[in-house]
Amino acid sequence: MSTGYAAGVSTPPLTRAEQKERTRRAILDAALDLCEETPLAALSLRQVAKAVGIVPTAFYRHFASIDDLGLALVEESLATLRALLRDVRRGDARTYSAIIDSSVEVLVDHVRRQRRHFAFIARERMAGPPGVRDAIATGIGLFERELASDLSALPGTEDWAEDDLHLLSDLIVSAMVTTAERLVDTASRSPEEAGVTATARAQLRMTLVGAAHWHHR
Amino acid sequence: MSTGYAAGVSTPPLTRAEQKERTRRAILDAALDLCEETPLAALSLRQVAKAVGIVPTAFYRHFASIDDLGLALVEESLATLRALLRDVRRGDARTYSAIIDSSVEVLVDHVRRQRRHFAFIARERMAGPPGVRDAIATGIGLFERELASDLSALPGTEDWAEDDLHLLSDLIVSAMVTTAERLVDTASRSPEEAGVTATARAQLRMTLVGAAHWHHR
DNA sequence: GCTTTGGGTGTACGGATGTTCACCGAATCT
DNA sequence: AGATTCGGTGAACATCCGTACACCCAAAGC
Repeated sequence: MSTGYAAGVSTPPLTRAEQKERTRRAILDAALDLCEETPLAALSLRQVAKAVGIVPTAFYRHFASIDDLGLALVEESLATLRALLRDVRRGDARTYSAIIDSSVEVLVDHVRRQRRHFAFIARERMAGPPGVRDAIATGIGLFERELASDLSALPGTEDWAEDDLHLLSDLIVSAMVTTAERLVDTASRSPEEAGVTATARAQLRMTLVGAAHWHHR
Repeated sequence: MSTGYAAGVSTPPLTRAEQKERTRRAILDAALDLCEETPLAALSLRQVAKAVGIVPTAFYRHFASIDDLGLALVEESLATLRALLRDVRRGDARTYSAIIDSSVEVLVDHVRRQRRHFAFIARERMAGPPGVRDAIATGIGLFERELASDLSALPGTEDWAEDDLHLLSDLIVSAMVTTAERLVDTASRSPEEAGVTATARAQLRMTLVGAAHWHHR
């Protein structure tokens, strides 16, 4: 292998920038795969390089260190999280019950299709290096605030205090995080997955029942 | 140092079994400390040995491997969790509101006093080796079932279905896990801690309001 | 009191790790 | 067409890792 991993077999031109991006992606993918079994902090540069099929030193052409790689991974994973929020919002359900159903369905769908990203977030949220942990906390915090603002636009929350809105959105986000953690460890379209989603739906309903009666206690 | 770490300065007899237990504790403590910054999987035997003040090979007199150490740590941490449940149950509060207040107070107290154990559980729950993860999941699952049985003895849940009870207890346990995770990253008696506990109390109340109205929807 | 036991020691090894350095050759620039 | 850029290579290093081995000596057992 003369030009290393990225040597296309015989594909067209293949500019230099494309090549670099391709290798970068391969590194991110390999790291994401390796992170399914090992926390980021226990990942070695040589391990990643070997999985990608490049020599260890080539790694430095793309990232300064494993921690740097971690930051790129968390950024990518948080983009996945933002996509989740976007798709949840996109739902045009009318009733609360329909909103819950579609939101859970969107969550399941995203975890299925981006399992590695969600697994990465779940793992590193508590176990990652400080920079990674902070980034994840910030991302989830943002999610929570966006949800609170969405909730304030829903009928029934017109007269809610800001604090109570955040109480509720934080509760919902926590439940979604827990659900995502469970889905990540669950096979797609398995009975267990169905159980997890059924539980999530019911618990969200129970939470919303609580919210609905929150103000006239 | 002729007899290694455990050489008491000039204390009384100090039997062999005591010595061994003392070193074992020192290893567990050192590992618990190191785990505050590093996931278990990234912990090295030599690192632990150095922190304890023994030679690497001496480690094997107590544990077969780092994973083995991890299992001992998780066992110990789960004992802390059981103690938490015991103390939560011990509360003699009458009203739901008082039960919530005392439960949160007990949680805060336990996290304060056993911060390292809770931090270990929070970290390794998702990032730990399979054996450790399973043990933690089992421990929390047990906690949930015990709580469900406690709830069934409370007034207002006489006619609840088993499934609904677990829905609620699971929701409460998830909230407590989230709260514990936050407390672990919070300084004792800080304003942040007060905020976390206030949020936890309010959210538990909201959840119980939902539960109270759950059956007459 | 002599033997056994066992938690400690120090040395030594083969292998993995992070990082440096000089070099190469094709894509890119002029 | 010639010079430059830059993502790759491969060798070399000092350090850390887990583990095997032989040994030591005080407590425990006879």
